[in-house]
Amino acid sequence: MTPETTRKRAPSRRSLATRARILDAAERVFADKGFAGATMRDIAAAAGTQVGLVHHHGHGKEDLFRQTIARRAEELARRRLDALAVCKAQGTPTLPAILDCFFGPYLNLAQGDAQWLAYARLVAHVSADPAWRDISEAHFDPTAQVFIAEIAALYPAAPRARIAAVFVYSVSAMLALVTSRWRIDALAQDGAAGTLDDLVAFCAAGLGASLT
Amino acid sequence: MTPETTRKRAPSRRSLATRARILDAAERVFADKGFAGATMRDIAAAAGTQVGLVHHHGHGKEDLFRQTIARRAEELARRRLDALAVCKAQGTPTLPAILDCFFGPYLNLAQGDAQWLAYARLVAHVSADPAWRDISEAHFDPTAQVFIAEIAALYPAAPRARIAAVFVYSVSAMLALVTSRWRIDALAQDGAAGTLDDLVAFCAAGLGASLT
DNA sequence: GTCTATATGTAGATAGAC
DNA sequence: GTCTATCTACATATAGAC
Repeated sequence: MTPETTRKRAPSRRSLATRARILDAAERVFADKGFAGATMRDIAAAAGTQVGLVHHHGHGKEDLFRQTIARRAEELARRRLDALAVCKAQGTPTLPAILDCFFGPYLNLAQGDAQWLAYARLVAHVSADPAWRDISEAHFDPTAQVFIAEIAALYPAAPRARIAAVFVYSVSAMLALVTSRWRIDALAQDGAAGTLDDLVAFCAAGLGASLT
Repeated sequence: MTPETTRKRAPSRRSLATRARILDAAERVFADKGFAGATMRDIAAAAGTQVGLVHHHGHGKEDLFRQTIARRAEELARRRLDALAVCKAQGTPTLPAILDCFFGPYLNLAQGDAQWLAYARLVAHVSADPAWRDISEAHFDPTAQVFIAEIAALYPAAPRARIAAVFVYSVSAMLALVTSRWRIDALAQDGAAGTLDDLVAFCAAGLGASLT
């Protein structure tokens, strides 16, 4: 074990906690205000620390933003791919089952944990902004390609470009369920709406009709 | 005609052109960078004028933003409602026909004119951000309610909240077609995709399956 | 690692000459 | 209405004491 490794693996407990608090705060603030709208001071206040510390741990605003995305991206991708693997172990998965494997981890994590909900909204920001295209390509597109390939296997005659288009429609609906519940509620006027099952039914029918 | 009215109705030709240029520039810059990411200096540069003039005509950054939305909102709403009226004149409209009346004006205007395309992307920003909830309520929700009511008439047994949810999914897919073509292209790898007909087929099938 | 103080740039907004 | 110059506030970022 080299000295460098030792130093990296044994930071004080306090520093770990502070760094995590800063990343949590950044996640929430970036989710709320977007990258440009958020300030390092907002994040410092949300984390209960000083601005200098946010710079120190974040290595600048943009780097901090990328860290918040990267921190959870792998786990989300793994959960999606694990769910798909479980499905496939039971035979050829149906279209709704495939969509459920993609939507389910995202929505269930967002529903169960406030910090994951912030991350889910952050993902929506990145997905909508071509300025973060490289982040989408690095963290989200590989998993999306796996699911697109799975759908393509069910509809061998459908052109790849059309599958990609309707997949993006489906993803945007998934993101809307997390980011636009306020709008759904405003338009619904009464009663709750917007569930994973609703979304899967909507997208499965749409995809099926578009690809056959 | 009062003197005040006369003064308001007879500004110099130059001032009209400048004001329009500023609004056009604001539309493009806000669409590109969002509200927080855009600066008055960006807008002045895009308009080929001075920062002071942007403030003068825009009455502050937020007011300028609201003006860019308000300027075209009425025309977009009118085109949608006119299309729906034409449909209804020919008998009870089908679900795809209703969706086409809502999506068509938005997508066709965006496709035919660079300035309308900027507006379409601006609409996507507002629709995604609860901070602009009041703008959505003032400019977009009334038209949305008309179309939701039209869909509800086709599916009398479906709960209103569910119709609102799937309508928001559909709108988010429509917005994605304008804002996320880069993502569709990246995932498609080859060939073009994403047309109004695709979108209508996708959403009509999804809505139909969710509401019966 | 933590915190204070500060450097440096740039934001929105305004005043006043023309 | 137009344009120059400027005010004030706050942004990111860093330096240095502890």
